[in-house]
Amino acid sequence: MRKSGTPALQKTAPVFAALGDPTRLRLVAALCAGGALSIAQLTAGTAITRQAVTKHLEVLAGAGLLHDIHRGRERLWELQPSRIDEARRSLDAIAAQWDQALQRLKAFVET
Amino acid sequence: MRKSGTPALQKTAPVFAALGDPTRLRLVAALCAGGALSIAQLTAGTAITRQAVTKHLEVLAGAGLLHDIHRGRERLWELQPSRIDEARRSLDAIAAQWDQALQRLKAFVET
DNA sequence: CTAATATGCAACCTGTTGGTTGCGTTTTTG
DNA sequence: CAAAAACGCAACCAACAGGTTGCATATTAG
Repeated sequence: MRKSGTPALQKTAPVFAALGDPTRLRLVAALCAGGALSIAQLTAGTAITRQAVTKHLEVLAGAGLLHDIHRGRERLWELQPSRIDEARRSLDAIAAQWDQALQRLKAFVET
Repeated sequence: MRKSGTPALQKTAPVFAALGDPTRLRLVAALCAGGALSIAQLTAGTAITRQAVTKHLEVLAGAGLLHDIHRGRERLWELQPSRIDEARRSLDAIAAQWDQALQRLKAFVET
């Protein structure tokens, strides 16, 4: 007997917001493929400034999707496993809710 | 043999952006549970204006997540099944990518 | 030590967002 | 028909987002 129906779903908004930008999505993709990369490396291909990239990285970190590691004069960024797994579950939860709605809609239409 | 690696992933940014707002997430949740609702109904609980709600609904519609139906003097909104399913698959794709990254990270750590 | 790397910090700028108010229009309801 | 309900449209606003430039700082390579 699900009490609330739409419980902690609200907390996922920041994660979606963080992923809701093409540049940020590219950074995430790069980190998925590249492991831990420095700001300079992540800036390499892009047409934007290093400072802009830094801002994006901090937005992603703010949503708990990344974390940084200082090594020498460079600052490496990598995916935050635990948080990512958590975000994934949120996405699944939403998808499940959507599936329910979908079924109801289809059942309604096909009647 | 996935040719690009991060292909149409970029196209999902608008969807994430649309979901990246608490108010919008609430609207989606309400429509998941309530089927087709009018603007007035969707505005009911919220502290914001009807016009504000309308804007949010149009943002969601712009991302292809909703669509509207005019009935009499009211305008009903409901989830867009096909698009939602599509969005779900995008989310799964990202999650899969993340899982890969996760495994690599874990394998690296546990060595 | 000195030059080159890799960043950090802060000010600044412009376009977008989330919201509002005010008023006109279309349907219903009595 | 007149009042009420449910909207649409447009102007306007403050705050925020995405980016940039300029300059200072910390590491590393020669």
